[in-house]
Amino acid sequence: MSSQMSSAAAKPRAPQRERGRARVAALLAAATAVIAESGYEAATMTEIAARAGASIGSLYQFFPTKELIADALHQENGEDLARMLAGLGVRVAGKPSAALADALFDDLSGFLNSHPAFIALAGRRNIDAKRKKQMRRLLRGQIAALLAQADPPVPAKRADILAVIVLHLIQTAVTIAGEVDLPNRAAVLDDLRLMLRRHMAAA
Amino acid sequence: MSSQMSSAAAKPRAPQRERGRARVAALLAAATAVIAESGYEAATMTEIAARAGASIGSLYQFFPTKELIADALHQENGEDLARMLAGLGVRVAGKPSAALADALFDDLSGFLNSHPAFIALAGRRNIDAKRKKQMRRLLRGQIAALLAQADPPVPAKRADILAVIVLHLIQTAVTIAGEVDLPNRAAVLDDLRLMLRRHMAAA
Amino acid sequence: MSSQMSSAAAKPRAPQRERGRARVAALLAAATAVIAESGYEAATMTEIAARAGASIGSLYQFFPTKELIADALHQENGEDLARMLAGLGVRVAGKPSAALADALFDDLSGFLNSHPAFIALAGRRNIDAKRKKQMRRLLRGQIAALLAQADPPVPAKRADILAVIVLHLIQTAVTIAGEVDLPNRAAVLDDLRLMLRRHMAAA
Amino acid sequence: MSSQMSSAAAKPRAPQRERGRARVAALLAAATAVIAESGYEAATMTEIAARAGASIGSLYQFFPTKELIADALHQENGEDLARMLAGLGVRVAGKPSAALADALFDDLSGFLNSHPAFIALAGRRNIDAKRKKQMRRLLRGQIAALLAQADPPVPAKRADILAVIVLHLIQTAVTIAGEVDLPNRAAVLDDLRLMLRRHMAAA
DNA sequence: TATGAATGAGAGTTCATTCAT
DNA sequence: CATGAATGAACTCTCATTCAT
Repeated sequence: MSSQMSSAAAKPRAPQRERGRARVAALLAAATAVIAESGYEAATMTEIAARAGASIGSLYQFFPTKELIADALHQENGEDLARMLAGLGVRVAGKPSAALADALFDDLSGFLNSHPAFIALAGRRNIDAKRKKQMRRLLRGQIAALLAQADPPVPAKRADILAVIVLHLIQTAVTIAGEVDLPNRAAVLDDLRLMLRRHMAAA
Repeated sequence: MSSQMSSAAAKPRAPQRERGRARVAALLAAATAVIAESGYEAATMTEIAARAGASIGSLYQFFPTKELIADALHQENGEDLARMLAGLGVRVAGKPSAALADALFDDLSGFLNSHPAFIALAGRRNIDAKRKKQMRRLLRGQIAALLAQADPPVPAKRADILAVIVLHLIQTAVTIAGEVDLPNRAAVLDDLRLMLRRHMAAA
Repeated sequence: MSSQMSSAAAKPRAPQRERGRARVAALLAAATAVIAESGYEAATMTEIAARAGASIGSLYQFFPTKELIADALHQENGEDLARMLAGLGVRVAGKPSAALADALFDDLSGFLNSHPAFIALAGRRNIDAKRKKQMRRLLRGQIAALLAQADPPVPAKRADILAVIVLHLIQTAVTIAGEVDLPNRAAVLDDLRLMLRRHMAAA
Repeated sequence: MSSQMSSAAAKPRAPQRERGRARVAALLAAATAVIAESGYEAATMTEIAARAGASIGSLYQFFPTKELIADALHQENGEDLARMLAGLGVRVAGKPSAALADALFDDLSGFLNSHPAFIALAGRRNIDAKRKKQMRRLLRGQIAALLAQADPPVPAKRADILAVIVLHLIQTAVTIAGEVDLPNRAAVLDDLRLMLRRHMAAA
């Protein structure tokens, strides 16, 4: 035998002791680094284990599949993001849309920078569609909720639309931020933020 | 012999007979399809050859490396795009920025739809950085030139910035267009176009 | 991922368990047999693995390249040879050159017979030149040292020259020994040994 | 290629045969070069054809197999060698063995230098054993004949033995001549020749 | 006959995954 | 649980040889 096909219901085994939890953390951190550097496809289980100071067998004890590591990372990142957005909601509730736009732009950019594997994971083909869809819906919902609390509040329908745009625009911003050979990178990023603010502030 | 050599300088062999030219075209078409479906990494040479109705040896006769077929495709797509932008330039010269924005949005979207491997290729890691940089610079230049011919003309500095944004925004649009599970997809796309037009029309 | 990288610096992975050590030994033995039979180029990794009763993956776990297995074998053989010459040095120190010539002739022939891949490996093109040079220098040094201890001692300069000749002559002898169709093989080998003894005994 | 138009109406077929012979010569020359550089195994038919300025199809028209090219080259080289030895026989007949030894050493060395693929071909595994055996027997016979004509003549039995030794020794000499990293190469070669002369001159 | 395209078996190598200790 | 060895399908690439024009 070999290869894929790992019988349907595999799940990452929950670590039961303190040491296990630390190991899982180390493995996820290593996976983040490797995937950020090389992308999901090029990342190898061996490299991840090595980077975490674990053996390949140990890695498979916690994540029986490469998929599962990606899923776990994606999930974890998604939760961090949701938490971040919740905090942001508290801070900007009742402020005008323009201020909200700026805050979203900054905080989302910061998030993506501190979670460097997120884009690779979110954009990955073959990803478990259901989970992905669910997370996207959740995030869009949170952002739309933020918009609904702005002053003046954005109507629900428009908020839904803007949420999608915000999400993609921030991703674009991070991509651009990574393009080292762009001479006017900073100016472009400023303009991008301006575009978003303008659009969100418009009736 | 055996193995490799990383001889850096390999080039696609140009076909010299009619039959060869047809083969190369079929191979490029197959590569486009496969890469569009699975991405560069997951695309296999075997699949490309099979899809083109060619043997693996035939594929390697013209494209001695997987890299090279990607490069050739990227190059070809880039040239198509440049041609398309040139044509667009003729049509929209002297029109206001808003009209230009719409035209760019439509034509670029159309282009990406008819060249479904372009995004995968342009975003590919490990791509020959020099060639990529060159192509991007060229495209940005063409779009900036379009903006400079608008009425009123966009100043050079701002045109350079907007060119980058346009390019990324259209890519975003195509991505969104592909997200089948988005309920309000059409509305989002309309809003995206509106955002661009608004931003480009602004002083 | 895929493909190669020519990362120049790969090394054989050292086994850490008893089982691994046994595997490596079996693999080296199999490689010796296959290379002796077919030469380095014609020897295939698949055949080596099969002959060792291992899977191809197992072979690559310890020897990530075909080169590396050849290098390891060459190295191991070289060490055996050095050990053998050291032992011979103890036995023949102080004896006349003629006796030394005979001893060298016999022992080196015996060594090559018991290390049937050595000639194929030593003569291989593309071999890591540095390592090869080093080993040759070492062996020449050892033989020259033997000659310097003969009675009467061979002067250093002449010893260096003779060392080279001895090495090549023994290789010739083994080649001749392998030429089954030579009717007077035994007589030729005797004459070869005589030639060497005569030459070494000459002032 | 290109036209040329040289075919005089008188002998339409002559230029074609002429051309064919030239092509064969070019192909063999190219094969010599490639095999000398890379050895028989690593030499590729494509490279040989290219080096000869011919197409791969043309190469196969004259040499339907890689084997056959090697055989033809081997054969041709063997004939050159036989011719050379015949000429040498005329020059040295009646001279003492020592002089003969020197002449053999020099001329054979010269021959191998001017036929750089000969050693690779003669030492090749899998070679057509029959033809090889035949050629060796022939060469040994010629050398033995030379020895029989020396003054004093070498007895037949000893001549047969010496012939084998001479052949191998010269091969060794050429090998040593190619070892660029040997500091005392020249001295070694002189000593090798001295050894042969001494041995041949001995009763 | 010359040319260049076509073919495919087979080689080296990778890597997710499983097993035994 | 940890560790490291074992496995083999799949991949990229090569090259002698054959085919079609």
